[in-house]
Amino acid sequence: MKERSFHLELSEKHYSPEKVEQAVYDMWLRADCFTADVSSQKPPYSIVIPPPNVTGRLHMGHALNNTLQDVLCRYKRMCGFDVLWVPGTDHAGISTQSVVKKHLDAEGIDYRSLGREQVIERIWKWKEKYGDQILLQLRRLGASCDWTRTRFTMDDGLSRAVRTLFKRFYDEDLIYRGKYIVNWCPVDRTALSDDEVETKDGGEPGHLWHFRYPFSDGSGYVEIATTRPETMFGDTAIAVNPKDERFQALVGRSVTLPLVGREIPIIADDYVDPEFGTGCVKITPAHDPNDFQLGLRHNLLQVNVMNEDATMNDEVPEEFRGLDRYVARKRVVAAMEKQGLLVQIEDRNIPVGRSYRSKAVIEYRLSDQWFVRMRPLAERALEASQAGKVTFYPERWDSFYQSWLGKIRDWCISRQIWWGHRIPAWYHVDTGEILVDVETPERVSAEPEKWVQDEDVLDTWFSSALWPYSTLGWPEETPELKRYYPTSVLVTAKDIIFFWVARMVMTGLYNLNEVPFHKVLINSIITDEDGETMSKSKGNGIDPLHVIDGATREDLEGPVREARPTNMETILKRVSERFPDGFSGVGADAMRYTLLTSATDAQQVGVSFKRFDEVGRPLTNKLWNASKLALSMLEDSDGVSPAEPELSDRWILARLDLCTRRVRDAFDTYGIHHAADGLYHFFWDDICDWYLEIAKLRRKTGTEAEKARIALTLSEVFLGYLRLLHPIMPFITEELWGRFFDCASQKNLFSFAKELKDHPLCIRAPFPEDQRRHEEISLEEFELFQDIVRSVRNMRAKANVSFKTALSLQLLTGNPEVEGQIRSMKDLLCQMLNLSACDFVQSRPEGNAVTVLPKVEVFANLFDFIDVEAERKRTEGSLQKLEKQIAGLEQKLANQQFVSGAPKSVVDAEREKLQMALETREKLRDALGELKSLN
RNA sequence: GGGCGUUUAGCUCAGUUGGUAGAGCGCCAGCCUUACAAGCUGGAUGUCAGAGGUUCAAGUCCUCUAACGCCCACCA
Repeated sequence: MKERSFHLELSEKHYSPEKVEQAVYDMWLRADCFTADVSSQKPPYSIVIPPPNVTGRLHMGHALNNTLQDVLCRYKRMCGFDVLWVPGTDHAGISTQSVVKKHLDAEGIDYRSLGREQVIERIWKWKEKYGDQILLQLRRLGASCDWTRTRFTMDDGLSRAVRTLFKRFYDEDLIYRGKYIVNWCPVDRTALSDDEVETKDGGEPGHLWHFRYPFSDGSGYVEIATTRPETMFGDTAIAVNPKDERFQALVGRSVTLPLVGREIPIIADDYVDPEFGTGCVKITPAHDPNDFQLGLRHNLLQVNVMNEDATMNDEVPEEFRGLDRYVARKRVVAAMEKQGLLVQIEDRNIPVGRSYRSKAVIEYRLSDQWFVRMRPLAERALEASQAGKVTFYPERWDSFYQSWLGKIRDWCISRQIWWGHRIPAWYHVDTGEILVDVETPERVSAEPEKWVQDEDVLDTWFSSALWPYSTLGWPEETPELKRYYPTSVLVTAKDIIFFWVARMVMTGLYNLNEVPFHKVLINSIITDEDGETMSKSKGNGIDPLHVIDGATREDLEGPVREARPTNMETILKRVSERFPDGFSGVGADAMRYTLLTSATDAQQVGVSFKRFDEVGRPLTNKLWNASKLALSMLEDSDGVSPAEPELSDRWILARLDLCTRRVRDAFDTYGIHHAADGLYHFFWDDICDWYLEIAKLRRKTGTEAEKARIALTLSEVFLGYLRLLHPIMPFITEELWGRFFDCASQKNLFSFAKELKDHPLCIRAPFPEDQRRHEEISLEEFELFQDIVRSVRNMRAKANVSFKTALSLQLLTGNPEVEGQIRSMKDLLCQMLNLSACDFVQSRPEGNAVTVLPKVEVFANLFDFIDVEAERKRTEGSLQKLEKQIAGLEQKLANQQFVSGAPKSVVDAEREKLQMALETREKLRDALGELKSLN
């Protein structure tokens, strides 16, 4: 398929991404650029996207994460791989259910009254309508996913995969059901795994209440301390440390639980810390995980005193029933005080667990849950990791991951919600027999009234754990599974290494005997410019679409107003000061470049609108303008056979090869910011500042053959550079590629690269190879030219003589080879520096401004304009610096240990340096002498 | 309590196997030089957090210390 439409006119002075990006992406889709070919002869390369929540909106973390994947995919595609990047979304159980619940609330409908079936139906409708939003947003980034293979964790195939694994686990006793104390979110009314609970460092302000519990025989009291008085109704023992001499006599006696009247024993257990509180602990097995374990050891009663919503249940005395846990807490304290059983209240920070989702303080609750036995699975994962089968980039995450695997605990996988994969277990209503199967068992279908299916659904991460192969068709043995599993690399964030990465490795090994990926690239966390993580509640998030498309001031203020942070007014003021007229969009290319160049190995990276504006935007604009110039030069070339390459041509092509090498190396080792950095400097410093400047001069005065030579070089440089840059900036490079390619074809400027085929760049242009031209030519020769140019510019600036005044230059070098080299650049020097003369001399001429370069002394007739005193000071300064260097070098070379200990090459290099420094010193002394003689 | 990260120019950060420090922004000076003023040219700027060690040689490797940040664990 061929397309020849360009989207931005060459007369445009500035690059306008909005006129290009959308159109280019549509072109890619029409040309079917991103669809993998399972029957291809090319080697496969595959990545599965970390599936965003269906409820999600694109944020900066996604932008970085997906840009990295896109860079790798585009790079590999250009390198000749059959690339499959699987996109998709996660059903995100609790999140999605609560989004839809909110909609229902708004309609005044209680979701419970609708019932399970209807709620699920509503959620599916919502999903069909809004669930693709985030995938559409990914296209704006340029993501080259294979959209024909978009998956959703609750698709039929993926759901079947989930049930299949559940059954396998169950049959092999890796899944079990048990009464257990779990983290319970009273808002979402569901169990949470340990990983879903977050605890603030240092705890939160609370109290430690000291109570007296009277001995049953009326002989006195035991004093206990608790942070949670409302749980005392569930106390079934008092525990002391067996070694604690104070209390040894108490063990075996009993106390009467106040307010309740139950008699409970005093027992001894090592768990109790004699130093803390009073040394006596009330034990509440149904409401504390430690107490639960202790209760099992001592066969204690488990008394649950709360309902699902953390109100007090009927186990408690009547006056407390139905009260919220915090109301109950106050009443309990008051009641204890009234009975004279309250001793004191200590203020103290206490650890408080909160749901990572609802932020509600979690409750510990005793209930029937399903668990995965993690140890055997983790052991295999750990072995694979230690054998180097899974390695992280940066590698520090290896040990982080391994240490977690080492201390893993069983995983509670049941969730008491409706949206998700329903647990494929059926219970017989009379016998309690349990059937687990992939599809509804026949015995259940035969006697439906005798069986009930488990009401719970699986933790969302259970289905995510299968993602790298369920998306490829597992448990069916599809061609895709065979070809693309294991995937090539996983790109994700460090905060889901446990939730997701580890579990994928475990189930992958279990189901397919092979890790799902050998490499895991952990990308940095994006923060705002103050280093704060971006979040809705802080209102400091930057919407990637605002960066791409631009935003009005109101758009920018929106998230802040919504979050209502305490310093809202300050932030709003800052917004209106910085962006009185809003933010003008920089396009996806500029955003991608900014993110990639910022995202180094550091754990976090700060971004801001300003940064996108200052880092990415200028580069796209410069690329646009340089391309315009280059294209006009290609147009100018007139079919004559080109002149032989001169120094500047050989130099820029050598630099292109060096850049190619660096970029390939960076992509291959996931050091993508190095690639971004190298591409920036090659383009700006080498192409724009030197080659194009030279080409402009040559165009003015050069012959037709010389112009043709420049066009040829430019054609190669740009057609190479655009390909190198494409993985990072796909849109603008695609747009320009078409223009350069067409132009080069017309002008027959392809002698260097027969392999270039056509548009679109993203699938038809191979990634450049390093042709090692840097090994064939001496880069130093051109650097000498650059040094001379800079030195003259510098002298001009010092003398405050404008470019318009022509200068006469005299050069002194004792080296005939150097003189020859400079002669060949002479006319270029004259043009570039506006010289009326450029001659060689045999001895230093008096009365000139001078710059001492290592290979040559440059004299310019600027003496009359020079501030002699300032020049003298400057020369003295450099001389001093040089003296210091010489002293250092001499000392080093006098050191016998250095001369014999260091490699010869290093010693020789130091000798050469010293030699050069000594020569330069002489020249500087001469120059200084002349300056001084004037005073 | 355990683990990890960071500390380099005014700011944000590079610095790839040890060989005397770099970029962008900002700042100062001069330029509308026919691709780009969203630009060009030139300039100033550092006890590489501190202390010790290994080495001929340390921003880089080792030990300790400090400040900041993150993660895990939790004594009721």
